[in-house]
Amino acid sequence: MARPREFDADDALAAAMDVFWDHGYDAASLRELLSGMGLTRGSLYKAFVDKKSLFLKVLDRYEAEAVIPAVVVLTMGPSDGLERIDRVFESVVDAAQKGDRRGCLLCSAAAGPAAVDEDIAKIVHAQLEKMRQAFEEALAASKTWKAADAEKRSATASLLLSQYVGARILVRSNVPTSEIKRSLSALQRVIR
Amino acid sequence: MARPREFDADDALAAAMDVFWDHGYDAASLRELLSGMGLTRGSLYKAFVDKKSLFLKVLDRYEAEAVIPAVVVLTMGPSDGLERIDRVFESVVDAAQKGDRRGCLLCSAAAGPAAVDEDIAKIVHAQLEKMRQAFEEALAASKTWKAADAEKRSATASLLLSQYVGARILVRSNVPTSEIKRSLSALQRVIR
DNA sequence: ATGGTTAGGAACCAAATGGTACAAAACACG
DNA sequence: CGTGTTTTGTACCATTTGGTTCCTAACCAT
Repeated sequence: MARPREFDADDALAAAMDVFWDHGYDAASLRELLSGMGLTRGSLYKAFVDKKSLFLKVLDRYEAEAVIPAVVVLTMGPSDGLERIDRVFESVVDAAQKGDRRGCLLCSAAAGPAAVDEDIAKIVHAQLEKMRQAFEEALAASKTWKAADAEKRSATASLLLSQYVGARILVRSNVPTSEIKRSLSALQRVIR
Repeated sequence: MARPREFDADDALAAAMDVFWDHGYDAASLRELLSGMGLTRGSLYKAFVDKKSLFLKVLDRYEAEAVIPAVVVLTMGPSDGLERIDRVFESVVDAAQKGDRRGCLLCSAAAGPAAVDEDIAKIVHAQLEKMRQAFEEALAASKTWKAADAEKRSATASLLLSQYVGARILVRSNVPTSEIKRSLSALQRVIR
């Protein structure tokens, strides 16, 4: 056929994800992306069309890498749904405590480009909705919320989602981990 | 003495605030700021030093215009603290329902430049802390939380703060108002 | 080996970025 | 009426932005 790629597309996407994750969509410059991915312009544009398309693909990758695992914990974790929820929020605190201050690519996208770009917003909303549904399933698998009517459960799931977003934004803005931790302990208490 | 200013510094700051509020710190270009403020480069740089300094002053103005009023409601509103909290979150929903999708300048700053710039982070954290303290005072003025020990109240205040941030970020990302509303009704329920 | 096809890489691009220099203009005060 | 002082506006600046062009290199199938 023709000349084969010299790079692995998914490795490149992973590297791009790191750059976007660190800097955010707007602040991630093409140069940073290129050096991070180890590509030259030619290859980048041939393989990924342009910056925005690259970001959309990165968002898809983020879903697979970060969102789905959280969804899995929430839907197939410990038998008690509330404990699944604890797990997810604990992992947020753990990351912060280990010095990972990047927060959540999805949440940052929600705060940034999703407000301006429809295509990005669409993907962001879809992933947020997956998270919300997963929270809802976890609630449905808990003693406390099993009996509650669907509307209340769904509303509480929305609450958990915006709590998740808020916490990860605050982590990224370098609010002390201790405070994040305390807010999540309050969350645990309050939904039981 | 010398030639007097042809513009009112606070009006200009108000206009700058609007531009930053709409676009965010990074995405607000000097051009947009200039036309929004009705100034030319010379005046802008003479009066406000540079873009970042301007933003810092805008953040101060935002505190006076948006943060303090919320703090006032939380600390001096209705006699029942929980009702004060309701008021604050209701105003978030109201704004969204009226089509104001800009969210909260402070929250957007937390999600964006505060992660990168120390000076911005400092101001952002100070304002977030004011909000947190105000939430705490409101809790202290409620029947439900008056008796709780200080640590729990403080943790719950942190919870309310990150809930506030999360909700306003989601508003900005164009999540349907109905879902914001439901999450806040769940919040009301859960802290009572 | 060769021709068709695609990847890679460098040079290049216009536009936009935040910021500066400096002359002209407008005032206050003597 | 100057004169000193500050503001204004414009022209300009280097740098960076995302993106394109186009030539060469590398491969596969024949």
